[in-house]
Amino acid sequence: MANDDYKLEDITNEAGRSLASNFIQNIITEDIKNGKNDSRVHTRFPPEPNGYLHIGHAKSICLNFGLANNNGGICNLRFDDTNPAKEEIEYVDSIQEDVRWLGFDWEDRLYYAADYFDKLYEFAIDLIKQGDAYVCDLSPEEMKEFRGTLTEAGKESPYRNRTVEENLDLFDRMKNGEFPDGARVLRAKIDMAAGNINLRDPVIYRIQRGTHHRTGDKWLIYPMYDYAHPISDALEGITHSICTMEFEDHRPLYDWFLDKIAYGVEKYGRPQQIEFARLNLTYTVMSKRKLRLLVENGLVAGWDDPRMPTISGLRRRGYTPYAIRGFCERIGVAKRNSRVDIALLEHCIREELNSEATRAMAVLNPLKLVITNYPADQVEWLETENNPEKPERGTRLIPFTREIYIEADDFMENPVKKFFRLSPDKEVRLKSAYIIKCEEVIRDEESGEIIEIRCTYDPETKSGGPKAGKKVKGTLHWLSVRHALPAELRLYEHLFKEENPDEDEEADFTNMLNPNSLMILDKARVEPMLQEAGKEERFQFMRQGYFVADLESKPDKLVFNRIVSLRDTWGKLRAQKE
RNA sequence: AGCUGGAUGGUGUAGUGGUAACACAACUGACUCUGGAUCAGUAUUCGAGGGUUCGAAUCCUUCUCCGGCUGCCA
Repeated sequence: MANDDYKLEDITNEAGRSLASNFIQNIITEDIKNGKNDSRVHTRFPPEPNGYLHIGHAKSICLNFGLANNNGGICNLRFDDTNPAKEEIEYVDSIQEDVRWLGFDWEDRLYYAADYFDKLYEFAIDLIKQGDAYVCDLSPEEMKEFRGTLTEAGKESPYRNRTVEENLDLFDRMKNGEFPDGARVLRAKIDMAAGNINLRDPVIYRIQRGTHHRTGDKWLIYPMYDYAHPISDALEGITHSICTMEFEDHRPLYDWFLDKIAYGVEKYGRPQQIEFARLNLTYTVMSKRKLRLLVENGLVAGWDDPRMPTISGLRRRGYTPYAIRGFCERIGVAKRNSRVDIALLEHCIREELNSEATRAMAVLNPLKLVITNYPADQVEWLETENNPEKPERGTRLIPFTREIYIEADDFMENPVKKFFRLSPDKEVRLKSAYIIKCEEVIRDEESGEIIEIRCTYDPETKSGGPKAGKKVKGTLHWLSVRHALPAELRLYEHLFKEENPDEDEEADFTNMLNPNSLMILDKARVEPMLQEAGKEERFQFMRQGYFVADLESKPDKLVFNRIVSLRDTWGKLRAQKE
């Protein structure tokens, strides 16, 4: 697939705007109408560089960049790197790669919360001077105790009423490394009796030694998210600060800091935090913690294991940016928690690949078939369409000989009703070739296993030939034995066997892993054209599914990942019978 | 319990006082040299009660249910 953007207009109108409507767009429409922030729209995607991005992040990325794009605005990429203990440059790089791969461009607006450490520090001093912040010596345990509970008010810290001078002095000494990690913190002085626990004098600076990926060893104190985020937004001129629902309770704090800090509303405008529900998908987990556990315990091959819902995993699986963007468009945005059927994601890639992917013959479980009345040494190069959805993509030639492979599943000695494939005395068409009739079944003498099928063919029934119009029930894909190439095929299914692995948080979710999530077929054969398959090139293996050449695939060791199977009504029927 | 958010077909979203829509999924049927694709069709619904109104998914009210919040994480 040369260009992943070729159909972008499909989901947008003539003005290049998304047709999708959601409550955030409604807010923005209203804000523009009212001239809020001079009718600017400026969003940001603010990942913490402490892990790989997943499809849930893609939702946020599409939302933030999409909203900006659809409203004549811009979107920043900002790393929320206020905790040197957790953050790494490796993640900074992978995140940029993934956002770019998805098709979004932050131009020159790549920022880091660390860029604002100096300003954040100065604002903190202002807060102290205003009597809005104080240095607190309570230990973490004491602080927890003083915080109160969900139903009981907290108690004020005995350090709450220190003088401005003392606070200034102590904060300065915190910065200079005079105290050990965790010895003191700077807290906002708000309300220890607030029903919203986030307002009970939250910590805004902690002492934490550790080398920061951006600022090195310059700082010994680091700002907390709640403090750094609204100010970072404000300094970048963000107008709509979109985050997930769990930050809802933090919004009053977000607003409190903006109210207290003289960042210059007239210059930058005033950002507004808006929360939406994060994405959940059936048959998978989305929390970074759980994904990390899968990787670290070797339950998957890595962050880019094709079964992972990570962007890198989906990429290796063969998903396209277009399909992922289309998915994010279709799932919508709302505030209620929900779980999207992974079938919708699969639909998005099938739909794209149905119209785009070149068709190819591949036999997953080969069964030898000999056409007894076909000349032994003859090779016919038969013409077949590259993509029936796109006749302009032309045709190619595939070799036909006396000995071919068919799919083992396409033969049934005692066919059940509605089995339209090959069985004794039955006729079937070989795609782009001839109609054949099954005459004999050869078994292994010892095991009794079917090892070969013998058929005859009717030369007149060749595709395009005089009797080509003859009706038969089924059409099979096939491969000339002499020409077929061995290939390793990796068949993937859902990572979990449970629809909702998060349902019971007490349960060990690793027990719910689907034992069949990866099946490796090493006896598969593919048609000669696939020798040239480039990395990440996608194909439809006819009657089977969509496959992509894996990163590890080489001409002498072909490897394909199944992106998604074709819809399989026969499989469904068969499952019902059982 | 304190604060806070949510509830529209199986799933996800739209609808913002004027006969409830779109997508996916499911099921029928047609067509097919991919049991793919395509085409045609089917089903079920505004969490519950009360009120306002000529008219309510939309407004008011009571209730029920589900979620988030007690890191010096983000």
